[in-house]
Amino acid sequence: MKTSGKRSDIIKASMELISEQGFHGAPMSGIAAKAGVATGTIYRYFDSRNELITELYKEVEKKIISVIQDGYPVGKPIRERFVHLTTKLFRHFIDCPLHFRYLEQYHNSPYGTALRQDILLNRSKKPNIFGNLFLEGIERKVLKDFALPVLFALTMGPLRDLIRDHILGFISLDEEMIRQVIEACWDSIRTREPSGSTETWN
Amino acid sequence: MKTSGKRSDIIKASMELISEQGFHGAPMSGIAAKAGVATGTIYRYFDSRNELITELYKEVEKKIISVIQDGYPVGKPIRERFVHLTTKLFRHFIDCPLHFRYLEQYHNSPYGTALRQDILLNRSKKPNIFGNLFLEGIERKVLKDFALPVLFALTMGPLRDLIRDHILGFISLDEEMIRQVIEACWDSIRTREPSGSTETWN
Amino acid sequence: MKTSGKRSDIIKASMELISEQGFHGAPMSGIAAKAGVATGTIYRYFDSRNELITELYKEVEKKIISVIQDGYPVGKPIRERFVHLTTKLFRHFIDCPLHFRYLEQYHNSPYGTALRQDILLNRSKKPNIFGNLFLEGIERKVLKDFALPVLFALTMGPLRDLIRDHILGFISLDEEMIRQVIEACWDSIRTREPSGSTETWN
Amino acid sequence: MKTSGKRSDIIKASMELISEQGFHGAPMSGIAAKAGVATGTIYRYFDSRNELITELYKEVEKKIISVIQDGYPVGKPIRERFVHLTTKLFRHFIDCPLHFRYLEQYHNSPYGTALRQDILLNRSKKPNIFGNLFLEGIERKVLKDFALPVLFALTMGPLRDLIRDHILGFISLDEEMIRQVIEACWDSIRTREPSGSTETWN
DNA sequence: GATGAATGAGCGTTCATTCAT
DNA sequence: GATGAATGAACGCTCATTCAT
Repeated sequence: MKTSGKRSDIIKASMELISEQGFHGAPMSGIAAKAGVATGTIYRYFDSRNELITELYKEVEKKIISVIQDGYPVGKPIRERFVHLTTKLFRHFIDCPLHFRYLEQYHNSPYGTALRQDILLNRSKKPNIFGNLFLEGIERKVLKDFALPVLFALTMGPLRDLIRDHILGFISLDEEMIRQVIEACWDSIRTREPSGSTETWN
Repeated sequence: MKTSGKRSDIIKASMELISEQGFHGAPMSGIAAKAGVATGTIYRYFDSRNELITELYKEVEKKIISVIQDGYPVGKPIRERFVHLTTKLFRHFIDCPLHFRYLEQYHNSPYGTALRQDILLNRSKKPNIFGNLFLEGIERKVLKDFALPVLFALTMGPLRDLIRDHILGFISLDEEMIRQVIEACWDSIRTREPSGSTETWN
Repeated sequence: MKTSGKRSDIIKASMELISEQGFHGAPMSGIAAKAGVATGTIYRYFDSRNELITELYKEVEKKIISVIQDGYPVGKPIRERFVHLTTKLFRHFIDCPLHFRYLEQYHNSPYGTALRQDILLNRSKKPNIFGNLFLEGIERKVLKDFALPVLFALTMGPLRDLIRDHILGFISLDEEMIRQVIEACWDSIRTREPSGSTETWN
Repeated sequence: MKTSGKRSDIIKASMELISEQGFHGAPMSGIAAKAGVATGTIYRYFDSRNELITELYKEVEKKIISVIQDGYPVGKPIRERFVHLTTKLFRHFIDCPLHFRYLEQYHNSPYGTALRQDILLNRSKKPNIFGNLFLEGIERKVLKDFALPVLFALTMGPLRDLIRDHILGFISLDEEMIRQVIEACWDSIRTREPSGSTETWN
């Protein structure tokens, strides 16, 4: 393994504890105990609690980006690409519920605030695969001419709620349900096709 | 007034502090200071911090229910009732951003967890105006035959994201945008009408 | 008593512990234990350890100023005033060895550094009874025309060493010894009188 | 070189760090980093932090003794020897401000306490060049018949204060000022000569 | 009822010291 | 010899809760 075993033990323990108990159910001492190390050891790998939390976030985010980029059908119709991205996201979070719950914790915390400030002030210059897709869709008149945050909300909002319900056991997201939900989201953002057209064109 | 003036001072101060600073930016001493009472006084009205937080939640929830019930067009088409509910919700949260932010804090906290456990174990027996509407819609084939959590997600997910973006200043939700978004959500949950039909039938 | 009993208990415990064991022999928990209060209680009276330490310093300094000003023979010869100030200082520190040791601790610590920076940058605008006396003495040619820090050193340096030796038990400073030492210091700073003169003129 | 290169690297790094930042600005890890060795390595050369600090003290002290003994005018008048010793001391500390600051740190710390206990209990049997000079001076009636600590105080007290002021930048100790100060100290400890005598006799 | 001083467990963090490599 | 990762006790500080007034 490239990274130290202890470092990843700490990452793992943090992820589990924070995801399951929230930030304040995950004191450094608890993380250390769960990781099987001494408290002080954490500080060999992370400058502070803050940094540990940020690092965790970065790992989660990086993984997401890599997952949705994997097999991305460049050059194919907007709709196909949309289905790819959303399907991958669904599956990823179903496979890694801790990642999902961690993000939820993170975004609703002082940590997430700084992040949003950056986005708001346009300091964040990350390539945005979803955003680009939406912009292209609008231009080609495949998607409704909505502000980007609206298109995001119509897509990510349902996705998030459903993953949460799935993780909580309210529903069970199987392949068919995922397909239907994605179809429904598509319905909410696509333009009404002129008579006779089919959306598979795009 | 039925409730003591102090009690509502405490409620108000808690709401503001927690909404704006999060749970851990709202110590009992801070709430007391903001409410203009002694810390000990809070414990006359609430058994514990936990209870105060839960009480706050109930107040917020009660207000929401009253808002969406106000003027509810009983007996009118599903679609009209859907538009009523969602529009009211949008406006309510835009008018009361603290309520919205409080809910976000609450749901992502150990407090929210207990609540969800209750729902999961079916201990919660609240009248569910949205749920009933959805069930009726499904029965009449106006809405897609999805599990309720899916219909909730397709509606509430975008709503929540957009309110948040609005409060954060990412977008500005005006009446027209609200209308369009609700229309889009409706597109995602309604059945594809047979040719010639109009959705206003329902 | 005007000040809270607890506050002065904490002051007293801090003074004793810090004087006798140094700053790092006086953790907040130790001070609390010695004062007979809980750790958290200290923070009701002092914002931080830093502030407690600074406050202690101010108390010690204030007492010194009041002691040397008490009975100060304004308008009398330089020498008489010099003897007054130094004698009072000797007696004060002999009576309050904790004050003396506290000052020693304080001046040799990061806390003392800021203080000296202030003095260096002339931010400190305290009335300086010793400094004024020296300036007057130089002007009247009673004292050697030395820079003020030199006159201070020739006076305070021996004084400090002797008090320390006394407290440590190396010597026993009685009235006669104090008188002689002050005389010796005077010898080091006064001008050589012209033949026939006596220093008591000044 | 007799001592290992690493050992002296550690000594040097400790001296710099402790002198400039005080004991608690000089953790073992910081010393190791500055010395370019691993933390564990320090423990090959010194049993503990305590021992390192004591060792440093001994080195500083040894150097001082060697400096003041160098060129000591044995057999010359008391006054000449006194001037030699004090002048050397002034110059030494001006040249090696780190040594001076280290001593200040050391004496005002728990470490210095043990040392003074030793002296008090007469466990220390070091040859004392200053003490011997003073004793001889008293015997020959050149110096006032004061207890040794008093003569020390009258000499070392001003010296210490002035070196500190010089290092802090309050004054600038040039040769002329040093000469004058030493003269002033001499005035404070010498006997009043009988008429017609000159102090150069002694 | 209302107060706010007092409590002390618990937090994030540091660092002298040890020891397997 | 030398390394530096690991340890865990101890630190300064916070805050939900209690209770004498």
